[in-house]
Amino acid sequence: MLKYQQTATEIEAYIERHALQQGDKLPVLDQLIRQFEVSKTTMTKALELLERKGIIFQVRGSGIFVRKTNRKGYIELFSTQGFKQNLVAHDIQSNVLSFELIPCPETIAENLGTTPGDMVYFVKRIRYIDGNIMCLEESYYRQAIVPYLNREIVEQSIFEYLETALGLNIGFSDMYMHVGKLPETIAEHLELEAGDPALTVETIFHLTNGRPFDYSVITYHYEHSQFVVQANGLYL
Amino acid sequence: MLKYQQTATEIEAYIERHALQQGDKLPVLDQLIRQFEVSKTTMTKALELLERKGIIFQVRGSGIFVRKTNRKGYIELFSTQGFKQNLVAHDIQSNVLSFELIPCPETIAENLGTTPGDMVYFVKRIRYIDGNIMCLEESYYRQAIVPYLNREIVEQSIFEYLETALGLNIGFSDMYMHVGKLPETIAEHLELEAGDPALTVETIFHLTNGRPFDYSVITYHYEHSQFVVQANGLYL
DNA sequence: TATTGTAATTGTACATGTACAATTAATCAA
DNA sequence: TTGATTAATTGTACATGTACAATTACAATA
Repeated sequence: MLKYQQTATEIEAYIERHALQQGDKLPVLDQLIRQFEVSKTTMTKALELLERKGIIFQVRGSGIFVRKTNRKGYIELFSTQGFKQNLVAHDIQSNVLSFELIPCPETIAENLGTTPGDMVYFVKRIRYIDGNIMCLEESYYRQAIVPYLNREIVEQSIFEYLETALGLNIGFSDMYMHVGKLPETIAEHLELEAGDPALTVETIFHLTNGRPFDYSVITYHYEHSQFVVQANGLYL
Repeated sequence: MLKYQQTATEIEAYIERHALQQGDKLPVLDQLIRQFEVSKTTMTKALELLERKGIIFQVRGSGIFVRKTNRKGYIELFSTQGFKQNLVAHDIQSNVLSFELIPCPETIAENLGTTPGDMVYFVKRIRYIDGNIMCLEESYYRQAIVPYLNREIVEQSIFEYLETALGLNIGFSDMYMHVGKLPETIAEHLELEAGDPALTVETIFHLTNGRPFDYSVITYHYEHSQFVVQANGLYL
């Protein structure tokens, strides 16, 4: 683990240990540098990381403060590593409906930047959050990048396996979201009625080297899913 | 404008000028440094900024590459500065339904971190994208921070006014999203039926100094809005 | 009391330099 | 030709140091 990541983790622990709340002030930069025995660059990068994660915010001339969202039970949508919940870890379970190795359909191939017919693992599963149906997920993994998957892995966390066992470096993702009415075929999986509202999120996941390896379509159960996003301003 | 921001802008222009496409390689770091005549730190920060904006991605040992989303017509949800579209600017219009200065309701006060009764500007407007109804927006601005607003400003871009005319520094925001069925009262504004699906996004906007100044609830028209998010991985 | 000016505090921008890790290309061995 | 090894390329981590801008606190002034 990199030093600035390690430092960030330690600062998180510090915040937790001292039970700091929204708006509370951390020690000043110089003090943090001395306290955690790192260089200014490293501390600055650690703080920047925490800022991007929505843990703190920095105010020039004033100090470094704790930033916390006060609402519970919201899912963090944009942590590239699957589902990560707001502080409290929820219980995530999966029910695998389909698992097969197939030639890539044309529309999927476009999104994965490959040719139709290239072999892909297709995974279809229902995901539960604290015992409730959260979403239906349909994913396609390029076998050229993910050489092996099995039903056992797919029942657990796929991304965990990709990172830990296969050593893949997951980089960035493009997500496309829209809201619509549930078709009958999907509604029955979510135990909802056709025509009920639903959020659909298509995501194309890339490795750090830019190669797309996973295309997934997730349809969320509107009663059992709500999301929080902590955004940081970008200049124009 | 800061040097690294300026540099980032120039690199964007470079990409545009050379019509670089998804996956195309930029000059190597050293070359960029010489070409744009900045230090390594500045160039690194500029590139990091472009990476966060989803314009490029960097691969150690390999190079710097252009990252582009290929789908058009999607709204970028998370550019703190109101609505910014994917490359092509859309035509955004507003129809102001209400505009008044009122004592802050209790539930709003909680979100704005103020006391009930504190004066706030309440703005309710329909927003159109390319002539279609995009959403209904209800916003509350703390008068303590936004001393003056008028109907004319509210018909245009409020954030533009806050930044340019008032010189406010908009920092970060917390967004809460959920999907549900439209109630009759909102449906009629969007020219939809009660029970139709809708995405609702509550956002609390903060200044760079951490003070919340705007609480807004936006309900999107499900047929005229779809979103793109370019996410970058965060470590665990 | 209110306001203005000023100095201390504190984080950010930026430069320079060293070391290193991941990738890619070239080389060599089988 | 294939596979392993090596070397060159290229971006990232990290250290140190200077200058500066935004904030805050406090003193001076009206």
